[in-house]
Order: sequence, then C-alpha cells, then structure tokens
Amino acid sequence: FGSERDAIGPGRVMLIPLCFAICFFRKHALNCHRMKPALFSVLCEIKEKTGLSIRGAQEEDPPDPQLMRLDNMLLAEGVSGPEKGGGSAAAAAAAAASGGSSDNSIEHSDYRAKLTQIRQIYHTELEKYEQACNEFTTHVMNLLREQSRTRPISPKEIERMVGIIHRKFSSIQMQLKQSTCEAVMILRSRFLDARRKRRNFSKQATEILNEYFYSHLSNPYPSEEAKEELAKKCSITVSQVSNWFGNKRIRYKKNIGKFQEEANLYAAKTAVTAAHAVAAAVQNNQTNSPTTPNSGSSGSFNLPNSGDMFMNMQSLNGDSYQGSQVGANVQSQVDTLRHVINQTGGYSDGLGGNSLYSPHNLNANGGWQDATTPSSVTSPTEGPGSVHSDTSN
DNA sequence: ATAGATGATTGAAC
DNA sequence: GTTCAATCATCTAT
Repeated sequence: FGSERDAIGPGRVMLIPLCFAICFFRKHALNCHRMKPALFSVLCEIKEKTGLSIRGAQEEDPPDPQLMRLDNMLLAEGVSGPEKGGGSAAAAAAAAASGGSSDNSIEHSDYRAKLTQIRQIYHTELEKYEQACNEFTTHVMNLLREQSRTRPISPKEIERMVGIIHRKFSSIQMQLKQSTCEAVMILRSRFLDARRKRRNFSKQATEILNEYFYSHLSNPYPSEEAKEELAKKCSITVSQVSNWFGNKRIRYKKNIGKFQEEANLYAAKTAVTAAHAVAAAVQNNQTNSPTTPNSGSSGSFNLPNSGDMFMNMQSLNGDSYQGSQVGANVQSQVDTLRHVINQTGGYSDGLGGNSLYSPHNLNANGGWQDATTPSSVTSPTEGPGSVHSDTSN
C-alpha cells in the first residue's frame, strides 16, 4: 500500500524521518512522553497541509464494463444469482434442439451436474475471498486505529485504505469470475458438441415429414406456419424441420430414382384421402363455382368437373402446369394423384421414372418449377383462388 | 468393420 | 432472413 506514502506528497520529506524516529520509542513510553502532545500536533499540522493532495487523489472508480459482462454472463448461465432447478437457458435450448428425448435428458443432467459443480466451486471460492477480504480489512483497520494513537490518521484515510483493499480483492474476484466463465464456456461448447451426437427422428416424425414432402412435391417449401405445425406434430424444432426439408429436397433432387419407391409408398398412402378430399373439393367447387367471386377471375383456379381436373393433371406432365394458381390443399392432392396416375400410366422400369414422374416440377436449373420463389412467403398455401378442402370437408 | 442413411453445420448466393 | 450444396459426424443395417 505504498500509494498511501505517495499520496502524502510535499510533507513526505519531513514525515518519514519523524515516523522513523517514533519507531524507536516504546509505545507506552511514547504515549506517556511529555513531548507527545507537541509531536502529535506537529504531525497533525503537516498532515493538514497534505490533506488536499489526498483529497485530490481520490479517484472515482467507474463500474468496470468487463466485470459487468462477466457478472451478466454468470447470471445468465445460472452460476451466480438464485439457484435454478433446471440449468441454464442455453442448456434448455440445446436440449430442445436435440429433440428433448429421454436420451437427451442424460446429457442434460450431465451438463447440469457439471454446472452445479462449477457453481459450487465458484461460490466457495467467492466466499473464501470475501472472508479473507473482511479479515484483512479488519486487521488493517485495527492496525491503523492502533497507529492513530501515535500518528494522525483520519477516518477518511482509513476509509480510503479499505477501498484500496477492496479493489485489490475485487481484482482477485474478477479473476475468479473470469476463470468461472471460461469453465462454463468450455462446458457449454462440449455440451453443444454433444449435440452432434444426433439421434434419428422417430419413425412417426419421419413419416409425417415424408407425407408432407411427397404431397407437396410440386413445391416442397413449407411456410413458417406449416413448419411450426410439423415441428409440433413431430416433437422437433422448427429449425430441425427446415434442416429436414433442406436435406430432403437436395437429396431427392440428386437421386430421384432412389426415392421413387418411397415416393410411391407415400403417394399410395395418401391417395385415398386425397381422392376423397379432391372429390369433396370438386363437389364444393361445382356447387359454388358459377357464383363464386373467384371463378373466372385472373389467376384463380377453376375446377368445373373432375374431367377437367384430370385433364389438367395430364397437362402437368407436359410441364405446362401453373401450380402457383392452385390452392394448397388441392395442390397437394394433385401431387399425390398425379403420382398415382403416372404410376398406372406406367414407366418402362424403375429408373425410367425419370422421364415420367420424376421431372415433377423440377426445372432445368434444378429448382422446383412451381416454386416461383423458394420462400415461405410465396408458399401457395393461401392462393387467391384456393379451395379449402379441409373446411369443405 | 463397413457402407449407406441421416441430422447438423457451414459458406455462398440471393 | 432462406435456400442450396457440400461436408461433417454419427447412427444403423449388414
């Protein structure tokens, strides 16, 4: 704490020899010495002169931004602050991302256990440092009080000294916080890495996703709402749905032949439902179409009868289909039915599907033809002339 | 043990 | 922001 001496300033030259001299007297002898009051007053006088420099040297320490950052992080990670039953938000998010299955809960509890360990170490250390700080402060204060009998020490100076001690200890605390943060970061990165230890989606989930994919083959870009619904149905996250569709589109496109069987399977699976739904939609349209405001207007899709419906579908094979004009539900049913038709229409062999079914709506650029814009915004879910077979059902 | 399947990540393009 | 394409890392069926 040499800074105290530094702060003494101009009086230092005189004060040091005096202090030095004092040390040669026994304490009680000094206290009883007849010269003591005089000496003390001299010291006080000198001190008074240097007081200004002390006051001037008192700096306001602003809240350290780095410390604040560390504090915030520790709070966010659940290391500091109130004890939380379930780990940090990050852990919860990661748990959700990996499907939140029972298998994952093992990893999750592992993470929680490690975090608790860090938390305990942090708190023990923090307490230790605080205790040491308090002990040291009392010790120094006692010393100063003791010395104040032989030399003038103002309460302000003691306060300042305490401040210095606290600053020193808080810098140690900062190091503790820093290393705790590092430990949490390492733990978290390990945990997040563990996310790569993926689990395959459940059969049901894959089924649901495939059903959607193959029944929206002309435009397999689910809207945000559709993604959310699929995510809910499959108990996975929306981003997992997006990943799945991203992977599926690219893999399907890369090797359509390989997916032929799967496509057939899902097409057959939904064909009956689709047929019913389309029939209902057609019926609905037949009854409504002459008066419906949408009929005949530009961009709307007219379904006067089932014959037209199938003609329309046949024209799809010639790539002249304007899918974006069709409502989503009918569109998906068209996809399914078209598949069935193509199948029964026959392609020479399994791989030959490329020429009939596989082009679907894939254009020369490798994109889906109907996907005027491959974005959730332009998903044809609610086209102007859309026929809601769901509601009509 | 291995190949193929599959979910996640990354970087570029838009 | 989304999507594509390539790639990584793991799972799974053999």
